Amino acid sequence: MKENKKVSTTRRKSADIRKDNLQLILSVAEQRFAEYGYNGTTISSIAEQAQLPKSNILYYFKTKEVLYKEVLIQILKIWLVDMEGMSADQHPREALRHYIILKVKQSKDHSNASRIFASELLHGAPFLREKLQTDLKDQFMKTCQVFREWIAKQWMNPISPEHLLFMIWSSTQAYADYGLQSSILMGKTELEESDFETGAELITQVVLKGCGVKLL
Amino acid sequence: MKENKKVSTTRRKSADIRKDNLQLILSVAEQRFAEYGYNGTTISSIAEQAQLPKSNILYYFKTKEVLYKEVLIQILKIWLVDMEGMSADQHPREALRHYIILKVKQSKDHSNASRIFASELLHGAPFLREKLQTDLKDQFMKTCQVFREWIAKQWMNPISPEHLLFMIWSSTQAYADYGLQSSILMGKTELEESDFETGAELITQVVLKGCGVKLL
DNA sequence: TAACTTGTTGACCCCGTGGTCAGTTAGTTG
DNA sequence: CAACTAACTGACCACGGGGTCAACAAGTTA
Repeated sequence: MKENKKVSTTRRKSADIRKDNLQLILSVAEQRFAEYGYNGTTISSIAEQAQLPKSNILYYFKTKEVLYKEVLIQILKIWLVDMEGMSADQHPREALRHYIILKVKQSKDHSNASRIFASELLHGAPFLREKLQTDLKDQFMKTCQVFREWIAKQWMNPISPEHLLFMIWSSTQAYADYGLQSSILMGKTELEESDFETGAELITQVVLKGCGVKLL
Repeated sequence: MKENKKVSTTRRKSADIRKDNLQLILSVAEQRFAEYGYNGTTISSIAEQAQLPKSNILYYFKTKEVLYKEVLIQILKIWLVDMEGMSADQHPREALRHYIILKVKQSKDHSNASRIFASELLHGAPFLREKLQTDLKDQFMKTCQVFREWIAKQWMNPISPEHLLFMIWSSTQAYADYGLQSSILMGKTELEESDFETGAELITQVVLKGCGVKLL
Protein backbone atom coordinates (compact mmCIF):
# COMPACT_ATOMS: atom_id res chain seq x y z
CA MET A 1 0.00 0.00 0.00
CA LYS A 2 2.94 2.30 0.50
CA GLU A 3 4.05 1.32 -2.99
CA ASN A 4 0.63 2.03 -4.27
CA LYS A 5 0.88 5.52 -2.94
CA LYS A 6 4.35 6.42 -4.11
CA VAL A 7 4.80 4.39 -7.25
CA SER A 8 1.49 4.41 -9.01
CA THR A 9 1.17 7.09 -11.62
CA THR A 10 -2.59 7.25 -11.40
CA ARG A 11 -3.59 9.82 -8.84
CA ARG A 12 -5.88 8.71 -6.05
CA LYS A 13 -8.87 10.74 -5.09
CA SER A 14 -9.02 12.18 -1.59
CA ALA A 15 -12.17 10.32 -0.79
CA ASP A 16 -10.59 7.02 -1.71
CA ILE A 17 -7.48 7.72 0.27
CA ARG A 18 -9.58 8.50 3.27
CA LYS A 19 -11.70 5.41 2.92
CA ASP A 20 -8.75 3.12 2.42
CA ASN A 21 -6.77 4.47 5.31
CA LEU A 22 -9.69 4.39 7.70
CA GLN A 23 -10.29 0.80 6.77
CA LEU A 24 -6.65 -0.13 7.10
CA ILE A 25 -6.30 1.49 10.49
CA LEU A 26 -9.49 -0.01 11.85
CA SER A 27 -8.48 -3.43 10.68
CA VAL A 28 -5.02 -3.27 12.18
CA ALA A 29 -6.39 -1.76 15.38
CA GLU A 30 -8.83 -4.61 15.69
CA GLN A 31 -6.01 -7.14 15.62
CA ARG A 32 -3.93 -5.31 18.18
CA PHE A 33 -6.76 -4.58 20.57
CA ALA A 34 -7.85 -8.21 20.42
CA GLU A 35 -4.40 -9.48 21.24
CA TYR A 36 -3.22 -6.93 23.76
CA GLY A 37 -6.34 -5.22 25.07
CA TYR A 38 -7.00 -1.51 25.20
CA ASN A 39 -4.24 -0.56 27.60
CA GLY A 40 -1.77 -3.01 26.17
CA THR A 41 -2.08 -1.59 22.70
CA THR A 42 -0.04 1.45 21.75
CA ILE A 43 -0.79 3.78 18.90
CA SER A 44 2.79 3.37 17.78
CA SER A 45 2.35 -0.37 17.42
CA ILE A 46 -0.74 0.11 15.31
CA ALA A 47 1.12 2.64 13.22
CA GLU A 48 4.02 0.30 12.74
CA GLN A 49 1.88 -2.60 11.64
CA ALA A 50 -0.12 -0.40 9.29
CA GLN A 51 3.10 1.10 7.98
CA LEU A 52 1.93 4.59 8.65
CA PRO A 53 3.44 7.29 10.84
CA LYS A 54 1.89 7.59 14.25
CA SER A 55 0.76 11.12 13.48
CA ASN A 56 -1.22 9.82 10.59
CA ILE A 57 -3.25 7.56 12.84
CA LEU A 58 -3.97 10.50 15.08
CA TYR A 59 -4.98 12.48 12.02
CA TYR A 60 -7.79 10.05 11.29
CA PHE A 61 -8.71 9.29 14.88
CA LYS A 62 -8.30 12.17 17.28
CA THR A 63 -7.59 9.91 20.24
CA LYS A 64 -6.92 6.31 21.01
CA GLU A 65 -10.23 6.11 22.78
CA VAL A 66 -12.12 7.28 19.70
CA LEU A 67 -10.42 4.62 17.63
CA TYR A 68 -11.23 1.93 20.14
CA LYS A 69 -14.85 2.92 20.38
CA GLU A 70 -15.13 2.89 16.63
CA VAL A 71 -13.90 -0.68 16.58
CA LEU A 72 -16.35 -1.63 19.29
CA ILE A 73 -19.33 -0.17 17.52
CA GLN A 74 -18.67 -2.23 14.42
CA ILE A 75 -18.59 -5.36 16.53
CA LEU A 76 -21.79 -4.67 18.41
CA LYS A 77 -23.60 -4.30 15.10
CA ILE A 78 -22.67 -7.81 14.07
CA TRP A 79 -23.89 -9.18 17.37
CA LEU A 80 -27.26 -7.52 17.08
CA VAL A 81 -27.85 -8.50 13.49
CA ASP A 82 -27.18 -12.14 14.26
CA MET A 83 -29.72 -12.19 17.03
CA GLU A 84 -32.41 -10.52 14.97
CA GLY A 85 -32.52 -13.65 12.85
CA MET A 86 -34.63 -15.48 15.41
CA SER A 87 -38.38 -14.95 15.42
CA ALA A 88 -41.34 -16.58 17.11
CA ASP A 89 -42.85 -18.03 13.97
CA GLN A 90 -39.77 -20.14 13.32
CA HIS A 91 -39.51 -23.44 15.09
CA PRO A 92 -36.73 -23.45 17.72
CA ARG A 93 -35.35 -26.58 16.10
CA GLU A 94 -34.25 -24.58 13.08
CA ALA A 95 -33.96 -21.14 14.62
CA LEU A 96 -31.70 -22.15 17.49
CA ARG A 97 -29.58 -24.40 15.29
CA HIS A 98 -29.15 -21.61 12.80
CA TYR A 99 -28.26 -19.05 15.45
CA ILE A 100 -25.78 -21.32 17.17
CA ILE A 101 -24.04 -22.20 13.93
CA LEU A 102 -23.95 -18.54 12.98
CA LYS A 103 -22.52 -17.52 16.30
CA VAL A 104 -19.79 -20.14 16.21
CA LYS A 105 -19.00 -19.05 12.71
CA GLN A 106 -18.61 -15.48 13.92
CA SER A 107 -16.30 -16.75 16.61
CA LYS A 108 -14.20 -18.34 13.92
CA ASP A 109 -14.33 -15.68 11.20
CA HIS A 110 -14.30 -12.65 13.44
CA SER A 111 -12.35 -13.96 16.35
CA ASN A 112 -10.60 -10.68 16.96
CA ALA A 113 -13.80 -8.72 17.06
CA SER A 114 -15.40 -11.27 19.34
CA ARG A 115 -12.50 -11.19 21.73
CA ILE A 116 -12.45 -7.41 21.97
CA PHE A 117 -16.11 -7.48 22.79
CA ALA A 118 -15.59 -10.13 25.44
CA SER A 119 -12.70 -8.28 26.97
CA GLU A 120 -14.77 -5.15 27.12
CA LEU A 121 -17.55 -6.95 28.95
CA LEU A 122 -15.11 -8.69 31.22
CA HIS A 123 -13.81 -5.41 32.54
CA GLY A 124 -17.18 -3.93 33.18
CA ALA A 125 -17.86 -2.46 29.75
CA PRO A 126 -16.40 0.96 30.53
CA PHE A 127 -16.87 2.12 26.96
CA LEU A 128 -20.02 0.19 26.06
CA ARG A 129 -22.25 0.64 29.08
CA GLU A 130 -24.75 2.91 27.42
CA LYS A 131 -25.00 0.90 24.24
CA LEU A 132 -25.61 -2.21 26.28
CA GLN A 133 -28.35 -0.60 28.27
CA THR A 134 -30.15 0.49 25.12
CA ASP A 135 -29.42 -1.39 21.90
CA LEU A 136 -28.31 -4.73 23.27
CA LYS A 137 -30.92 -4.77 25.99
CA ASP A 138 -33.67 -4.15 23.45
CA GLN A 139 -32.58 -7.04 21.32
CA PHE A 140 -32.04 -9.19 24.39
CA MET A 141 -35.59 -8.67 25.56
CA LYS A 142 -37.00 -9.30 22.12
CA THR A 143 -35.16 -12.57 21.91
CA CYS A 144 -36.30 -13.60 25.38
CA GLN A 145 -39.83 -12.87 24.24
CA VAL A 146 -39.35 -15.16 21.26
CA PHE A 147 -38.26 -17.90 23.64
CA ARG A 148 -41.31 -17.32 25.78
CA GLU A 149 -43.61 -17.73 22.82
CA TRP A 150 -41.89 -20.96 21.92
CA ILE A 151 -42.51 -22.14 25.44
CA ALA A 152 -46.16 -21.06 25.24
CA LYS A 153 -46.53 -23.07 22.06
CA GLN A 154 -44.96 -25.97 23.93
CA TRP A 155 -42.20 -26.14 21.38
CA MET A 156 -39.76 -26.22 24.25
CA ASN A 157 -39.75 -26.78 27.98
CA PRO A 158 -40.49 -23.91 30.33
CA ILE A 159 -37.03 -22.67 31.24
CA SER A 160 -35.65 -19.23 31.96
CA PRO A 161 -35.19 -17.48 28.61
CA GLU A 162 -32.59 -15.13 30.04
CA HIS A 163 -30.36 -17.84 31.38
CA LEU A 164 -30.79 -19.97 28.29
CA LEU A 165 -29.63 -17.08 26.14
CA PHE A 166 -26.65 -16.54 28.41
CA MET A 167 -25.79 -20.17 28.04
CA ILE A 168 -25.95 -20.04 24.27
CA TRP A 169 -23.96 -16.85 24.13
CA SER A 170 -21.20 -18.03 26.36
CA SER A 171 -20.77 -21.47 24.88
CA THR A 172 -20.65 -20.20 21.31
CA GLN A 173 -18.57 -17.18 22.22
CA ALA A 174 -16.07 -19.52 23.85
CA TYR A 175 -14.85 -20.64 20.47
CA ALA A 176 -13.45 -17.17 19.99
CA ASP A 177 -12.50 -16.33 23.56
CA TYR A 178 -10.90 -19.60 24.50
CA GLY A 179 -10.16 -20.98 21.07
CA LEU A 180 -6.47 -20.60 21.55
CA GLN A 181 -6.49 -22.30 24.89
CA SER A 182 -8.74 -25.07 23.58
CA SER A 183 -6.26 -25.79 20.84
CA ILE A 184 -3.46 -26.00 23.39
CA LEU A 185 -5.46 -28.49 25.43
CA MET A 186 -6.16 -30.55 22.35
CA GLY A 187 -2.53 -30.41 21.33
CA LYS A 188 -2.96 -28.31 18.21
CA THR A 189 -1.54 -24.99 17.16
CA GLU A 190 -5.00 -23.71 16.35
CA LEU A 191 -8.55 -24.94 16.05
CA GLU A 192 -9.47 -26.46 12.72
CA GLU A 193 -12.56 -26.06 10.64
CA SER A 194 -13.81 -29.41 11.89
CA ASP A 195 -13.46 -28.36 15.52
CA PHE A 196 -15.81 -25.45 14.97
CA GLU A 197 -18.26 -27.76 13.23
CA THR A 198 -18.12 -30.37 15.95
CA GLY A 199 -18.50 -27.69 18.58
CA ALA A 200 -21.46 -26.03 16.92
CA GLU A 201 -23.11 -29.38 16.40
CA LEU A 202 -22.58 -30.41 20.01
CA ILE A 203 -23.92 -27.16 21.39
CA THR A 204 -26.93 -27.43 19.11
CA GLN A 205 -27.69 -30.99 20.15
CA VAL A 206 -27.25 -30.36 23.84
CA VAL A 207 -29.31 -27.19 23.79
CA LEU A 208 -32.14 -28.62 21.72
CA LYS A 209 -32.37 -31.85 23.66
CA GLY A 210 -31.76 -30.04 26.93
CA CYS A 211 -34.65 -27.70 26.23
CA GLY A 212 -36.94 -30.50 25.21
CA VAL A 213 -37.21 -29.39 21.60
CA LYS A 214 -38.50 -32.23 19.46
CA LEU A 215 -35.90 -33.24 16.94
CA LEU A 216 -38.35 -34.59 14.35
CA MET B 1 -4.06 -2.50 59.39
CA LYS B 2 -2.12 0.72 59.51
CA GLU B 3 -3.57 1.32 62.94
CA ASN B 4 -2.64 -2.15 63.91
CA LYS B 5 0.93 -1.43 63.01
CA LYS B 6 1.36 1.96 64.62
CA VAL B 7 -0.98 1.88 67.56
CA SER B 8 -0.82 -1.60 68.95
CA THR B 9 1.61 -1.95 71.80
CA THR B 10 2.18 -5.64 71.19
CA ARG B 11 5.06 -6.10 68.80
CA ARG B 12 4.39 -8.07 65.64
CA LYS B 13 6.75 -10.79 64.60
CA SER B 14 8.50 -10.41 61.26
CA ALA B 15 6.96 -13.58 59.98
CA ASP B 16 3.49 -12.28 60.74
CA ILE B 17 4.17 -8.93 59.15
CA ARG B 18 5.36 -10.65 56.03
CA LYS B 19 2.40 -12.97 55.89
CA ASP B 20 -0.13 -10.24 56.46
CA ASN B 21 1.35 -7.88 53.93
CA LEU B 22 1.71 -10.52 51.26
CA GLN B 23 -1.92 -11.45 51.77
CA LEU B 24 -3.08 -7.87 51.71
CA ILE B 25 -1.18 -7.05 48.56
CA LEU B 26 -2.30 -10.17 46.74
CA SER B 27 -5.88 -9.52 47.66
CA VAL B 28 -5.84 -5.91 46.52
CA ALA B 29 -3.92 -6.82 43.38
CA GLU B 30 -6.55 -9.39 42.51
CA GLN B 31 -9.26 -6.79 42.62
CA ARG B 32 -7.37 -4.33 40.48
CA PHE B 33 -6.20 -6.83 37.90
CA ALA B 34 -9.74 -8.16 37.57
CA GLU B 35 -11.18 -4.75 36.97
CA TYR B 36 -8.49 -3.14 34.86
CA GLY B 37 -6.43 -5.97 33.42
CA TYR B 38 -2.69 -6.35 33.60
CA ASN B 39 -1.72 -3.30 31.62
CA GLY B 40 -4.50 -1.18 33.02
CA THR B 41 -3.38 -1.75 36.57
CA THR B 42 -0.62 0.37 38.04
CA ILE B 43 1.47 -0.53 41.01
CA SER B 44 0.69 2.87 42.43
CA SER B 45 -3.02 2.16 42.35
CA ILE B 46 -2.51 -1.11 44.19
CA ALA B 47 -0.34 0.69 46.70
CA GLU B 48 -2.93 3.35 47.23
CA GLN B 49 -5.75 0.91 47.80
CA ALA B 50 -3.63 -1.17 50.16
CA GLN B 51 -2.54 1.99 51.95
CA LEU B 52 1.09 1.15 51.52
CA PRO B 53 3.85 3.04 49.78
CA LYS B 54 4.61 1.89 46.29
CA SER B 55 8.12 0.90 47.29
CA ASN B 56 6.71 -1.47 49.81
CA ILE B 57 4.83 -3.38 47.17
CA LEU B 58 8.03 -3.68 45.18
CA TYR B 59 9.78 -4.89 48.28
CA TYR B 60 7.51 -7.91 48.49
CA PHE B 61 7.15 -8.48 44.77
CA LYS B 62 10.21 -7.63 42.74
CA THR B 63 8.22 -6.74 39.66
CA LYS B 64 4.65 -6.21 38.58
CA GLU B 65 4.89 -9.33 36.49
CA VAL B 66 5.89 -11.46 39.47
CA LEU B 67 2.92 -10.17 41.41
CA TYR B 68 0.55 -10.87 38.56
CA LYS B 69 1.84 -14.38 38.07
CA GLU B 70 1.47 -15.06 41.76
CA VAL B 71 -2.17 -14.08 41.56
CA LEU B 72 -2.65 -16.28 38.52
CA ILE B 73 -1.14 -19.33 40.15
CA GLN B 74 -3.53 -19.14 43.05
CA ILE B 75 -6.44 -19.04 40.64
CA LEU B 76 -5.29 -21.96 38.55
CA LYS B 77 -5.08 -24.10 41.66
CA ILE B 78 -8.75 -23.54 42.40
CA TRP B 79 -9.68 -24.49 38.86
CA LEU B 80 -7.78 -27.73 38.99
CA VAL B 81 -9.05 -28.80 42.39
CA ASP B 82 -12.64 -28.30 41.30
CA MET B 83 -12.19 -30.53 38.30
CA GLU B 84 -10.51 -33.29 40.24
CA GLY B 85 -13.80 -33.86 41.99
CA MET B 86 -15.19 -35.79 39.06
CA SER B 87 -14.33 -39.47 38.74
CA ALA B 88 -15.50 -42.33 36.60
CA ASP B 89 -17.11 -44.28 39.40
CA GLN B 90 -19.53 -41.47 40.12
CA HIS B 91 -22.65 -41.26 38.04
CA PRO B 92 -22.66 -38.23 35.73
CA ARG B 93 -26.01 -37.26 37.13
CA GLU B 94 -24.44 -36.36 40.44
CA ALA B 95 -20.91 -35.63 39.31
CA LEU B 96 -21.84 -33.15 36.60
CA ARG B 97 -24.46 -31.48 38.73
CA HIS B 98 -21.98 -31.10 41.53
CA TYR B 99 -19.25 -29.73 39.28
CA ILE B 100 -21.56 -27.25 37.58
CA ILE B 101 -22.89 -25.96 40.86
CA LEU B 102 -19.39 -25.69 42.22
CA LYS B 103 -18.16 -23.83 39.18
CA VAL B 104 -21.00 -21.34 39.25
CA LYS B 105 -20.32 -20.86 42.93
CA GLN B 106 -16.71 -20.08 42.14
CA SER B 107 -17.90 -17.56 39.57
CA LYS B 108 -19.92 -15.90 42.27
CA ASP B 109 -17.55 -16.13 45.24
CA HIS B 110 -14.31 -15.64 43.35
CA SER B 111 -15.49 -13.48 40.52
CA ASN B 112 -12.31 -11.43 40.44
CA ALA B 113 -10.09 -14.46 40.24
CA SER B 114 -12.26 -15.98 37.55
CA ARG B 115 -12.18 -12.85 35.48
CA ILE B 116 -8.43 -12.50 35.64
CA PHE B 117 -8.11 -16.05 34.47
CA ALA B 118 -10.52 -15.45 31.62
CA SER B 119 -8.77 -12.29 30.59
CA GLU B 120 -5.48 -14.10 30.56
CA LEU B 121 -6.86 -16.80 28.27
CA LEU B 122 -8.57 -14.25 26.10
CA HIS B 123 -5.29 -12.60 25.27
CA GLY B 124 -3.49 -15.79 24.45
CA ALA B 125 -2.32 -16.72 27.93
CA PRO B 126 1.04 -14.93 27.66
CA PHE B 127 1.88 -15.69 31.28
CA LEU B 128 0.14 -19.02 31.67
CA ARG B 129 1.07 -20.88 28.50
CA GLU B 130 3.38 -23.37 30.15
CA LYS B 131 1.09 -24.12 33.05
CA LEU B 132 -1.75 -24.73 30.63
CA GLN B 133 0.29 -27.10 28.56
CA THR B 134 1.20 -29.14 31.61
CA ASP B 135 -1.02 -28.92 34.67
CA LEU B 136 -4.30 -27.90 33.08
CA LYS B 137 -3.85 -30.18 30.11
CA ASP B 138 -3.25 -33.14 32.41
CA GLN B 139 -6.42 -32.51 34.32
CA PHE B 140 -8.29 -31.79 31.12
CA MET B 141 -7.35 -35.14 29.65
CA LYS B 142 -8.18 -36.95 32.84
CA THR B 143 -11.61 -35.41 32.90
CA CYS B 144 -12.18 -36.23 29.24
CA GLN B 145 -11.26 -39.79 30.09
CA VAL B 146 -13.87 -39.82 32.83
CA PHE B 147 -16.46 -38.69 30.30
CA ARG B 148 -15.40 -41.44 27.94
CA GLU B 149 -15.90 -44.04 30.60
CA TRP B 150 -19.33 -42.71 31.32
CA ILE B 151 -20.11 -43.02 27.66
CA ALA B 152 -18.74 -46.57 27.59
CA LYS B 153 -21.00 -47.44 30.49
CA GLN B 154 -23.84 -45.90 28.50
CA TRP B 155 -24.48 -43.46 31.26
CA MET B 156 -24.50 -40.74 28.67
CA ASN B 157 -24.69 -40.36 24.92
CA PRO B 158 -21.56 -40.62 22.82
CA ILE B 159 -20.52 -37.01 22.40
CA SER B 160 -17.18 -35.27 22.19
CA PRO B 161 -15.80 -35.05 25.74
CA GLU B 162 -13.55 -32.15 24.83
CA HIS B 163 -16.31 -30.00 23.44
CA LEU B 164 -18.68 -30.91 26.22
CA LEU B 165 -16.14 -29.80 28.77
CA PHE B 166 -15.64 -26.54 26.88
CA MET B 167 -19.34 -26.00 26.94
CA ILE B 168 -19.58 -26.58 30.67
CA TRP B 169 -16.60 -24.37 31.35
CA SER B 170 -17.79 -21.48 29.29
CA SER B 171 -21.38 -21.47 30.44
CA THR B 172 -20.48 -21.64 34.11
CA GLN B 173 -17.57 -19.24 33.74
CA ALA B 174 -19.95 -16.77 32.13
CA TYR B 175 -21.50 -16.01 35.49
CA ALA B 176 -18.22 -14.41 36.46
CA ASP B 177 -17.11 -13.02 33.12
CA TYR B 178 -20.40 -11.58 32.01
CA GLY B 179 -22.17 -11.31 35.32
CA LEU B 180 -22.11 -7.57 35.16
CA GLN B 181 -23.64 -7.43 31.71
CA SER B 182 -26.20 -10.00 32.58
CA SER B 183 -27.34 -7.85 35.43
CA ILE B 184 -27.53 -4.82 33.15
CA LEU B 185 -29.60 -6.76 30.67
CA MET B 186 -31.90 -7.94 33.40
CA GLY B 187 -32.17 -4.45 34.80
CA LYS B 188 -30.37 -5.06 38.07
CA THR B 189 -27.30 -3.52 39.60
CA GLU B 190 -25.81 -6.91 40.21
CA LEU B 191 -26.74 -10.57 40.02
CA GLU B 192 -28.51 -11.95 43.05
CA GLU B 193 -28.06 -15.20 44.85
CA SER B 194 -31.13 -16.57 43.14
CA ASP B 195 -29.77 -15.76 39.69
CA PHE B 196 -26.75 -17.91 40.31
CA GLU B 197 -28.96 -20.70 41.53
CA THR B 198 -31.31 -20.47 38.58
CA GLY B 199 -28.36 -20.37 36.23
CA ALA B 200 -26.63 -23.35 37.75
CA GLU B 201 -29.86 -25.30 37.74
CA LEU B 202 -30.57 -24.47 34.12
CA ILE B 203 -27.10 -25.40 32.96
CA THR B 204 -27.33 -28.65 34.89
CA GLN B 205 -30.68 -29.56 33.42
CA VAL B 206 -29.73 -28.67 29.86
CA VAL B 207 -26.42 -30.48 30.06
CA LEU B 208 -27.80 -33.63 31.67
CA LYS B 209 -30.78 -33.88 29.38
CA GLY B 210 -28.72 -32.80 26.40
CA CYS B 211 -26.21 -35.55 27.05
CA GLY B 212 -28.90 -38.15 27.55
CA VAL B 213 -28.13 -38.72 31.20
CA LYS B 214 -31.03 -40.46 32.86
CA LEU B 215 -32.52 -38.25 35.52
CA LEU B 216 -33.82 -41.10 37.70
C1' DT C 1 23.33 -4.25 74.32
C1' DA C 2 25.66 -5.15 70.12
C1' DA C 3 25.54 -7.17 65.65
C1' DC C 4 22.53 -8.60 62.28
C1' DT C 5 18.47 -9.36 59.55
C1' DT C 6 14.10 -7.87 57.93
C1' DG C 7 10.90 -4.31 56.87
C1' DT C 8 9.94 0.54 55.25
C1' DT C 9 10.20 4.54 52.59
C1' DG C 10 10.94 8.99 49.79
C1' DA C 11 13.74 10.64 46.32
C1' DC C 12 15.09 9.66 42.02
C1' DC C 13 15.67 8.00 37.11
C1' DC C 14 14.61 6.49 32.49
C1' DC C 15 11.61 5.45 29.13
C1' DG C 16 7.42 4.92 26.49
C1' DT C 17 3.07 6.92 26.03
C1' DG C 18 -0.74 9.73 24.13
C1' DG C 19 -1.19 13.79 22.11
C1' DT C 20 0.06 18.65 19.86
C1' DC C 21 1.66 21.51 16.31
C1' DA C 22 3.53 23.86 12.67
C1' DG C 23 5.06 23.17 8.30
C1' DT C 24 4.83 20.63 3.87
C1' DT C 25 2.92 18.11 0.12
C1' DA C 26 -0.84 16.37 -2.61
C1' DG C 27 -5.40 16.69 -4.50
C1' DT C 28 -9.49 19.83 -5.68
C1' DT C 29 -12.01 23.48 -7.62
C1' DG C 30 -13.12 27.98 -9.76
C1' DC D 1 -2.92 28.71 -12.77
C1' DA D 2 -4.35 30.34 -8.27
C1' DA D 3 -6.57 29.71 -4.07
C1' DC D 4 -8.12 26.38 -1.15
C1' DT D 5 -8.77 22.18 1.33
C1' DA D 6 -7.37 17.62 2.69
C1' DA D 7 -3.60 14.56 3.68
C1' DC D 8 0.66 13.90 5.81
C1' DT D 9 4.56 13.98 9.00
C1' DG D 10 8.77 14.85 12.09
C1' DA D 11 9.88 17.27 16.07
C1' DC D 12 8.46 18.02 20.30
C1' DC D 13 6.33 17.77 25.06
C1' DA D 14 4.27 16.61 29.55
C1' DC D 15 3.19 12.93 32.24
C1' DG D 16 2.92 8.68 34.43
C1' DG D 17 4.76 4.17 34.37
C1' DG D 18 7.91 0.52 36.41
C1' DG D 19 11.73 0.04 38.87
C1' DT D 20 16.28 1.35 41.76
C1' DC D 21 18.60 2.80 45.73
C1' DA D 22 20.45 4.36 49.86
C1' DA D 23 19.25 5.36 54.32
C1' DC D 24 16.63 4.47 58.22
C1' DA D 25 13.44 1.89 61.50
C1' DA D 26 11.96 -2.14 63.53
C1' DG D 27 12.43 -6.76 64.97
C1' DT D 28 15.74 -10.78 66.09
C1' DT D 29 19.36 -13.23 68.20
C1' DA D 30 23.68 -14.29 70.77
